[in-house]
Amino acid sequence: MPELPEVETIVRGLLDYVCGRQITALEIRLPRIASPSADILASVLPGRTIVGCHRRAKYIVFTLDTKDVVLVHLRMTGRLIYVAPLSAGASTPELPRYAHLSFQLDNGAWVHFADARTFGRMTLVPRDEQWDQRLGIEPLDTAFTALALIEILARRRGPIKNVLLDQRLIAGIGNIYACEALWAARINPNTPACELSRPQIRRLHCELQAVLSLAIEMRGTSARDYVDAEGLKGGFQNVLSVYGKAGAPCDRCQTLIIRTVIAQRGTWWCTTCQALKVTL
DNA sequence: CTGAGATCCTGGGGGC
DNA sequence: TGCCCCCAGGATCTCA
Repeated sequence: MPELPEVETIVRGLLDYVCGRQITALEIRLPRIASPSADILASVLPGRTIVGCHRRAKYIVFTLDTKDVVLVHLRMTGRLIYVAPLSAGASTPELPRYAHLSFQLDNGAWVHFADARTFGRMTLVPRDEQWDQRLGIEPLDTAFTALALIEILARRRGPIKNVLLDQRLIAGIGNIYACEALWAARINPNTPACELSRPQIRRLHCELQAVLSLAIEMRGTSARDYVDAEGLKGGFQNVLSVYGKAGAPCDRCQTLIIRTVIAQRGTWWCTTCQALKVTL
């Protein structure tokens, strides 16, 4: 599932290929993945030049020459697939599976938006529209300090796991990195957020940034479907401590990792290292 | 405001 | 081998 590190990896891989390129063609095969509508995308995108590409939360953000913005959210199984221009005489490659929307660049390259489960969306946002107002702070931004996290968690009575997944509070963390950071910080995922001690919150802040930074360095986690824009898998699945590891011994204490459901999500954790009520 | 639950989707894995 | 069932889960909406 593409979370912050996976989206960041995709953007870094795509940046040099798309920036400065004009969109010469657009093919929409599954209209409902286009927002606000396939017709609007089809009338605006062709002829536009992509002048920027960056990440915000789990969104890939393309900026057009008109200052309009195209957002891509991959949800669970979405992929952006870059296909380089054909060399002379080469035969046209097959369309990638589940390529519901594709656009061509002025050098002949294609970018395909493929998604088996069709939860992903491509959205056109008019210039100057504050589309990210509802999104919380970026966890790797310098503004995200331990003090900022303390303020975010104060008065939140729900489980810390839920708070970490709430994009309106902190943007970009998904199930994998929430589980991993909580294990690294030795915090029980059920702990009411407002009951965490200052030292626990400082640890969580530190481990969130460490886990996300390392995951970016390792080009993301390919737990199931994720690959980057060039089809390469990430490396972080090889160093996961708890996510998806029910029954495996904890790296720290050998207690068997368990899986429970919190916030309607599978949650993996160590009942010894992450015992409730332990405050340090 | 906060929190909880339903909803959207379908490939793939497990069980028989 | 084949079929059925259920799981994976991010954002958004509704409701208490």
